[in-house]
Amino acid sequence: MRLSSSQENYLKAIYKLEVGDGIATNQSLAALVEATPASVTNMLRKLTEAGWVEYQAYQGATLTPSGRNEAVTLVRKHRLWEVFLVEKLHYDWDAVHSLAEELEHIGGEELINRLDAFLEHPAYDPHGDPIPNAKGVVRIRQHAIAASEAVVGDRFVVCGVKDSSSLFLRHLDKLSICLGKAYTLIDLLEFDQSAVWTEKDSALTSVSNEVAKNVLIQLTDE
Amino acid sequence: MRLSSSQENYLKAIYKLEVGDGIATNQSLAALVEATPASVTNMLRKLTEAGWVEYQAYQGATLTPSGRNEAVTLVRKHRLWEVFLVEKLHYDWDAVHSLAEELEHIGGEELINRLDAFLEHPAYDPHGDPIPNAKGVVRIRQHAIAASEAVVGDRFVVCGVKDSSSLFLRHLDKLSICLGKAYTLIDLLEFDQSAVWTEKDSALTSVSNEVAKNVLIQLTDE
DNA sequence: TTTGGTTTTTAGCTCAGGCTAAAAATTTTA
DNA sequence: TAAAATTTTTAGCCTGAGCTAAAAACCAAA
Repeated sequence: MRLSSSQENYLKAIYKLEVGDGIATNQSLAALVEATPASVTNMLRKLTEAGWVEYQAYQGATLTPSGRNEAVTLVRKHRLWEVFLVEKLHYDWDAVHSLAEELEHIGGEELINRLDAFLEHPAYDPHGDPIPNAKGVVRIRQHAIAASEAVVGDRFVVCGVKDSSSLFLRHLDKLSICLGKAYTLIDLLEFDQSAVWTEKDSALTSVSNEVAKNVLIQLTDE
Repeated sequence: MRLSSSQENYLKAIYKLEVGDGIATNQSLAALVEATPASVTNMLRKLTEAGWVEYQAYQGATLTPSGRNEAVTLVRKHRLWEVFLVEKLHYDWDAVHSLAEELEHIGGEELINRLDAFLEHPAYDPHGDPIPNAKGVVRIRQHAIAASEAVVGDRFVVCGVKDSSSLFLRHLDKLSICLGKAYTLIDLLEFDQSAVWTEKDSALTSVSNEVAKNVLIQLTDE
């Protein structure tokens, strides 16, 4: 049985919650899919009947294996389309989310595997999030920590973001922080916990703690 | 006001009929959008109210300028996605129609213009149909005639098809007829009106009249 | 011009997926 | 543990887009 776009969005939302906090309550789902809790109850009943979701009244929802499979495929589709939009169509990284959200509902395995091959099997999307492979295996990003965890003297490479809202991404653009760039943390200002990063021992970037908390880095050898 | 996928399909169908036979009757529309005439009546009323269509009961439908604009954009989107699927994702030309039908409803001008640029502004889709430009101008295919019009001795290049059903396209594949190939018509068999084509004065292809009627060609200099 | 056939419209129904408002269940707090 | 607050569910309604069956309009031929 084929899922509607709307149903797919619910599966994706449950998946996100499972991966994150753990529990997909009715209300958190409502927020994610932008509907009322009443509508969520309704949809969860249908998805349960169809075998995508395990759900008992007042108990929250979990995905069945096939539901999880479906959700991972959606994440895969979403992230591959984002790569396409940024790499091939030269969209800014803050502008691709909503388009990918539309594209992810198109076609099936065939299309997405061809897209994957065309893009040469990218491992990460433009925000540094890992792209599940064709078998649904999500490669975990190794050793990634928030930039706010770094201490003076650390060398690191920016490898992702926790917040991929347009607002935050455009802010990073203004600081010319982007994925793959290498920095050394040369100072941590006690007053407001802001950090000073150097790039190639020359350009300085001043990073507020609020920003650092949402930037993911990998420490590199001294 | 944004159009739904369904509404877009109606506009495209009316456009097709206008370009072809001329008159978009309720019944012919029903066939094209795969709905009943009753549903068509219903939708035409809505599209008329919204200013996309001119329509009076029992009189058939015509597009308003903005409706036509919308329809041409859809054709553009459809054909550009077909080019993408064939050129970049290496789909066979007989397998792209239904995917393009889904993709054509995604995003707006921005996306399609970027796709157009990425594909380097192709003039024709994989079936040889012309792709309207960003201003909605449809470049007419010059001098194209049906292959069944050719006479013995004519040299020509295959430039399009009238029938782009999977069945027909796969049949052409079997005859290894594809767009851009040059032939000379060396014989016309009176018995069943089938034709014999040579390619580069060596390989022979036998083409039934039924096929020839659906292959578009351009005559070339002797 | 009247009769019959075709096409279109109307009327009323269905289904998916939303919504609100109120009721019920659960959890928290006093 | 009882009251208050929160969350979830139920009930009933709406909209878009389709459907069928029957009525109405139109066209054509006798």
